[in-house]
Order: sequence, then C-alpha cells, then structure tokens
Amino acid sequence: MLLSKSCVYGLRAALFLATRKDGEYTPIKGMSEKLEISFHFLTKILQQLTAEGILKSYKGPNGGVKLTKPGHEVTLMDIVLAIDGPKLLTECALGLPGCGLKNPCPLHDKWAETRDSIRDMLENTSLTDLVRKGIEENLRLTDDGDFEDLLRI
Amino acid sequence: MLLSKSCVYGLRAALFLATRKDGEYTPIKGMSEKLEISFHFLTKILQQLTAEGILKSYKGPNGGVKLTKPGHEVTLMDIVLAIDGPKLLTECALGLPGCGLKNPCPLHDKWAETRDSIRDMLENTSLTDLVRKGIEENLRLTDDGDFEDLLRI
DNA sequence: TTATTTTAAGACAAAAGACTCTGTAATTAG
DNA sequence: CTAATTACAGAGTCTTTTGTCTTAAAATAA
Repeated sequence: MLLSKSCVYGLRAALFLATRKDGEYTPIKGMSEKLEISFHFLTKILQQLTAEGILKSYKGPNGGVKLTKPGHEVTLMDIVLAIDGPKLLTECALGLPGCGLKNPCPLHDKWAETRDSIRDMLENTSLTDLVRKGIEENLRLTDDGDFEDLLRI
Repeated sequence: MLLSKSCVYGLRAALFLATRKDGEYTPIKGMSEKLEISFHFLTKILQQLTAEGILKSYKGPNGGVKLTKPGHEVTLMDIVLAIDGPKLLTECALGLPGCGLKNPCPLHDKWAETRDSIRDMLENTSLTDLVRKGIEENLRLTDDGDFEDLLRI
C-alpha cells in the first residue's frame, strides 16, 4: 500500500467534509455510516486531523467536526502529511540513512523525481477540486453510493 | 513507507547481485554482512525472488544465489512486483473496491497518472543502469560503504 | 438539575509486517 | 563416508497497524 489505510480513510472523510455546508459541524457517527468506516477508528483518525488544525471539533448535540479552512485551501498533501507524516515522501528507496544530494544512493535521483511527482499531484489538488469533479461526473466516495447521495444528507 | 522494508532490502540485494560476475553464486551470508541486513531475514526475501524466478539458488559449498538473467534485463519493477505484489500500483487511493475507468472515484484519474509515473520509472530502470551509475559516481548501497568496496570482494 | 448527544482518551485485541531461531536437505571437499 | 557449507522451511517473537471497547468530558435541551 502506498498510503496507509488510516490515510485513505482520512482522505475520504476530508472529501466528505468538503461537501458539507461551511460552518456546520458534521457528527462522526453519521459520517462513519455513510463512508462505511468503523466509527471508533474514524474518530481516531479525525482526532489526528483535529490535532493538526485541519479540522475543528465541537462536543455535544449539533456538534461534530468541520474543516477549519474552506475546501479549496486544503490540499490532499495536508491530509497525507498529517496522517502518514513527512517521511513518506522523503525516505530513500534503498533505506539508506542520510541519502540526499550530498551522499546519494544510486537510485536517489530517479526516486526523488518520482516522489516529487507524487508530491506535486497531492499539493496541487484541493478537496474542492475533487468535490467539483465528483459532482460534475457523479462519482463516488463509497463502495456503492454516488455523489448525489452525499449531498442529500 | 511507499515500499515495504522487505522490498527495499530486496532492491539492495538485487543491485548487489548485479555487481557480481555472471555465473558465480554469491552466498547470502556474505551479502547480509556487506549490506547490513539480518541474514535470516534476507534469506526469506531472496527465497521469494528465487520462487519468482528472478534468482537461481544453489546449495552447498560455493553455492548461493545469482540472477537468472543479466542485470540489464532485470528492472526494479520485477523486484517490487515480486515482493510487494501487483496491488501496490493498482489500488485505489480512496480504498474503493472496483475503482477503475468504469466506476472511478474522484481521485482516480490523477492517482492513476501518479501510479503510472512510478511504474514507468521502475520499469525503465534496470539493475545494470544503477550499477553503472553507482560505479561511475562511486555511490553506495550501504550506510557507510561505497561501490569500490563491493567490487573488491 | 438531569438526560442526551457528541468528541476525547486510553486500554485492549487482532492482524500484518519485520525479524529470529532451529532444524533439515542438498552439495561439496577431504 | 564424514564433515562442512550452503539454501530451504517452518515455528516463534516483537513491533506496528488496524480496529474495538469502555469511560470521561463537554455541550445542549428539557
């Protein structure tokens, strides 16, 4: 797996939140059912995003979580970084410590290029980009559902 | 980690074998010491490569493992595929089953591009490519050593 | 205040990944 | 034949990831 399962779930949840109205808190319970992710596990993941300042949370009735910034200001990279950490896109492909421009491994140059292409994609794609695409083409965030489903809630 | 640790070790070992003379079997013990990888663990990984036909092995004195094909015919993709499996570069970034051209997720297109760029790099880089680069620039396959080290054995 | 709804936190269990150990089989050298 | 050297096979351990469960804390509503 290129991305951890937590990260994948985090991306799904972030996209889901980007479909909600600004200012409204969305309860994790409903989200977990809609996205078919275990409630407690999703809670943990979203706590990480909250700790990183990507989400705001509120307890009690009408509470839940929401994006702190508008969806077009949140990139996939923000989510991946918060969950899988910065090492994901800096580590040496041969596992050598200190591999870099100064003391590279034979694969360093090509691998750095590859990592950069991943990074570029993640940095240049916002949640809103994908929500817009999802709406226009009526795509899905779950095994069975479609985007109209999500927007109807 | 984009690649599993087993995969990373497998790549190092495959590169090491590509520096050896054709036809000679290299004992895993020496390789594990040179590459600073646990002997038993490396053995397991190389057994996978042997099972996949990438290596040939021979028991007894003067035995060991060697590449079945010349290094310029073995790509990094061959190694990654043998160890991390084909799913690594086909899975959906949002974890949706059946995500593809027919029933894509909102991230499918961009993610497919990203995966392809990884795949292209792996498929278009042979062991010999990297060994050559390693020799020319005297790079390293271990934390401390350099390529001259390896060739001297 | 009391009951309800929600997130937060932490202990716990299960599964997968990373690694170790022990023994066996094949091969060679003496 | 015997001893040494090597890969092979499988069980076992440790760690990380994934997932569950229970309790606490905050907020609201009645």
